[in-house]
Amino acid sequence: MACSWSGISPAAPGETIRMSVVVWFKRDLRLHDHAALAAGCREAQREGVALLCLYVYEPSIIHAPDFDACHLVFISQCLHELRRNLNAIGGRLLMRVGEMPDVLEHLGRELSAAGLAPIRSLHSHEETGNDRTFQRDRRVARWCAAHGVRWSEHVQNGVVRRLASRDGWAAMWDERMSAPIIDAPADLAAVTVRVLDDGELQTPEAFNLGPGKPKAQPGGEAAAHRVLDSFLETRGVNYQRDMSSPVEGWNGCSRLSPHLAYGSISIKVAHQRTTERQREVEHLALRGEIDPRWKASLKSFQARLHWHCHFMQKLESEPRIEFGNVNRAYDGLRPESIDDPESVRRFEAWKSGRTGYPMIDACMRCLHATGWINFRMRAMLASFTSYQLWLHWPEPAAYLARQFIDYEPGIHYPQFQMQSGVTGINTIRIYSPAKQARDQDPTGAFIRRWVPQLATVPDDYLAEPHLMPPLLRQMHGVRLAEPGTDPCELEGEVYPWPVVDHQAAYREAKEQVFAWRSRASAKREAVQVFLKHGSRRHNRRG
DNA sequence: CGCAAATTTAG
DNA sequence: TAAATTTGC
Repeated sequence: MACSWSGISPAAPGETIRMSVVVWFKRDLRLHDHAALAAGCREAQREGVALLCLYVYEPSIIHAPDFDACHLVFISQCLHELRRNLNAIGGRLLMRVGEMPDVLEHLGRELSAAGLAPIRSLHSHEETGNDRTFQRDRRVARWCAAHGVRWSEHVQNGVVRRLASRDGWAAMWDERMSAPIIDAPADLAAVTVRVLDDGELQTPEAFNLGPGKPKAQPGGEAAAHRVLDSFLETRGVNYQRDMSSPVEGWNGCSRLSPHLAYGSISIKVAHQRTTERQREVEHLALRGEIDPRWKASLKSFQARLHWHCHFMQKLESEPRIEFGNVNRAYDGLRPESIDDPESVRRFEAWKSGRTGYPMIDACMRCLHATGWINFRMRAMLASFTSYQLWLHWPEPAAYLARQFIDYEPGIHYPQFQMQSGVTGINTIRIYSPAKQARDQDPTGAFIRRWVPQLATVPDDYLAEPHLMPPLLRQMHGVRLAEPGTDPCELEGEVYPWPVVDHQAAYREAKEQVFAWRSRASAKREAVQVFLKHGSRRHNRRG
């Protein structure tokens, strides 16, 4: 097969048009186990046409309220490596900036200017994104229909399109996860076009986004495999215990989440590699040659890979979860928008890590710097803004989406709603920040690291420094703000007074939520919510 | 009926 | 959120 494509010209009358195949990378920034790429390669080789690998930086998605510079940095790191890996096998990666339909339109012109044939098909993965990507996909579908381009969307995880019922979903997940791993393409030289412009990797500045995070986890397919390997070989031994702790979790959690979110590794590969390791562990355990904690830890990790798709399925099946309560009977429980001065004061304090609750503030400041915190602490942050601060979830959820480097829309919104008690099918959990501090950070290492204003507070008072008698504060050089001071007006060394009183807010929130929960409409609606989204793995109802 | 407003839906 | 569909006058 010819390596140069300059010989292919637009079809003469009566001749079949030989057109190009586009593989559109979205949240699947890898070469291994990539169904869309494999299908695109197969088609290009079979038909003897060009293969174009494409990534598009889309301003309308980048400027959405849930998007942050840290996401863009991670994406560009993945693309940097993807481009290198494609180059190594004779392929290339085209990068463009613009709205997808415009880019396709322009790409068509680029192809024709180079004397090449137009686009005949588009391959991508099935995406469960936010509303912006959903609407974008609809526009792309319309564009494809209007231009006679066939768009194939390929399955890449356990999320099922047009799912009729949750019954049997778990079995479908198992089946998908045990499908064969798809090899990375070996040689793309024969189907690669060289005349088009590569385009460039983008930085946050190009979109006026401000800098990424100083201690962000790095992206890329190699990094993803290193992280998985080290977790399965060594780091994961205490997973079951470490995952609750913001300190131990840093190393003891898998840290695969941003890679799963941007697809620098597939969940199927993660699952199958874990299964292999489980077999190995079983084997070694017979001879007493392995730490017995591995067994439960790996099982626990597998369960979380399952839950990953379980939550994404909720948003896939009911996209309005991004905007409104899953259980409509809870509409009006909290004020719809954060506009009164007291709510604004609370929201600002929470966002900036200045609530006066050390564990909340340490977690938020850790997120500001790293983009990661363990699951339990995320639940605590969502619970605190919902119950103690009594703020409706959408704006806080968008804020945390920007702080999480591993932001996955399908997990984020259902989780956040669950933590704010508006699903009706889950137990109400109101975390006490002081109890979490004492349980999860008994030495105070985490709080002292992220809240230096409290570095000199004695252990006994670290969870609730406002309880320190003034004399003791003076002795230890701890500067606390006076009650009622706006936390956002404080100088750097002064730690805020609690923005709300935990006990009073806790009592009030609990009373409110249970009052709404006992309403007949909430119960009736909850049954429907369970039928649509509830897990069928345990305690099947009815 | 025709139209606008309100409500529901959708990968 | 935007588009499609139903409701209300």
